[in-house]
Amino acid sequence: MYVTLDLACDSSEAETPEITTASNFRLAQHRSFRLASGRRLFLEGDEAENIYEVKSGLLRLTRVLENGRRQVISFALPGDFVGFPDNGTHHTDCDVIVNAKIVAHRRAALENRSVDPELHGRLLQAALREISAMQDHFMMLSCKSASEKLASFLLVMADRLGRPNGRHRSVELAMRRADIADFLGLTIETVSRTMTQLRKSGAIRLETAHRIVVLDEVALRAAAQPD
Amino acid sequence: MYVTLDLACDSSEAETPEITTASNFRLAQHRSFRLASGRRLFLEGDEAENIYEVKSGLLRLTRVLENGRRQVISFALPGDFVGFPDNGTHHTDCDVIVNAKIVAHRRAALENRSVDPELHGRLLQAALREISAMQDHFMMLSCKSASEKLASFLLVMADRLGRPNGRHRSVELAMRRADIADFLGLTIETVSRTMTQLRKSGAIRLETAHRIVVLDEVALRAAAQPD
DNA sequence: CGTAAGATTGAATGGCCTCAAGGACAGTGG
DNA sequence: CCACTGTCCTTGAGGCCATTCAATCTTACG
Repeated sequence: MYVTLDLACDSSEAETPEITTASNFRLAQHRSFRLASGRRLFLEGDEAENIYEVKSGLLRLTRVLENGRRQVISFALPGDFVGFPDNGTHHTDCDVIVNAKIVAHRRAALENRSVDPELHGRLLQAALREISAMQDHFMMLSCKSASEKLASFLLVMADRLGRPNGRHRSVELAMRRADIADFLGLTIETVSRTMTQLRKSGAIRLETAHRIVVLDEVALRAAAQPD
Repeated sequence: MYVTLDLACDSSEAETPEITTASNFRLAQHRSFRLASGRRLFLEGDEAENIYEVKSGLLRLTRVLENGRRQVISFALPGDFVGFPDNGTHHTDCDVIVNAKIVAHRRAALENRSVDPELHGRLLQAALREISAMQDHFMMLSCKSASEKLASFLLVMADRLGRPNGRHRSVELAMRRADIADFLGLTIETVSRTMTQLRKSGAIRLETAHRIVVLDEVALRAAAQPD
């Protein structure tokens, strides 16, 4: 049914198996590699052989409905884990948006503590954090208006990967408008319109379509809150 | 800030500590009790001392936004676990809708495998199933119309707690319309209107406002699918 | 029987979507 | 260097679905 990509093959263009951490002696369950923008890490339905730790870059987790309607479940940033299985299979597609450095951990590390107790603990905490983050996302999806959604999204992204830019902070939103729309449960047109609305209000500035400068964080926070 | 309810005190009206499973000898980390409809199991922000296993009844997990807008994260049925912590605290409110029999497990059983390896594994699988179930819920919330949402909901509930009723299956939806609405990201009015719409189409019948008979499962399935 | 809470139904508004066109930008080849 | 092309983003106009506001009906229970 589904084609499971072979890691060794898939990362052919930039394979750099960096087994660097001195603390890890079990080579077989710790594989680092790079994956270029546009490549796919796994598909919904794939057998979950690994859980992946994002070291750099940006990944996107999506699910599609039969008719093509799509939901972006989450964006994975450095420090995040992706690929938590259920019944041994992946339940989302995972694509690379920005060239990523990824560490593959064997699934057994999650299910069997003895493989690597320290990693097992980290995976467990990551899974619990994931549950909590998804609950936040629920509030976003069904309790907030379009402008509240986008403002909240910009704040979270600015917080997680914003960088100083003059007296302000700017954030590179590498994903497409369509990704943001499907993440927030909106259309690209509404995302675009809301973005200009926030721009015209003076809360943000768009250096490019993807580089956003937060001019007035207070105003942005106000826009993110109900009322 | 938050008032943490004392279990021993809270279940005063029907406390029945049933330590029944022969396989479990560590009394301290296995406490069974009953909790009546309307009672609260824990609140958002409470320190997560326990994880709870639902043996019977119906629980509701909710989160509220500052201004009062509410989201029902999930309904917990027998066999479900509730109260997965993040950073050691609960991130939802948990209320009893139908008198419930509950088993409290110490949080340590989740974080420390050695406490009870068998339970640890079950908790882990439950957490992974939870992540997957929440992803389903995402699709529901942002990809489906009101009638698709309600039809999907009825199918899931009929599947999980439906009982034979003549030639059909009926299901007791003990929760209020407001709960269903906040679960699906709709208003009570829309839930009500959509319910009558499904009734008039012949897909379901309402014995009472809460007891639904699935007359035409094929039609209900069709209504749940996009297109 | 009376009251209150919940559920249903109706009418009108509005926020977001759909459909459609135009603009910005990068890559390509002449 | 500059059309050419494709992809993505923005903007506009109109329509629809779900909401809001409000009234009525039903149910539970003292």
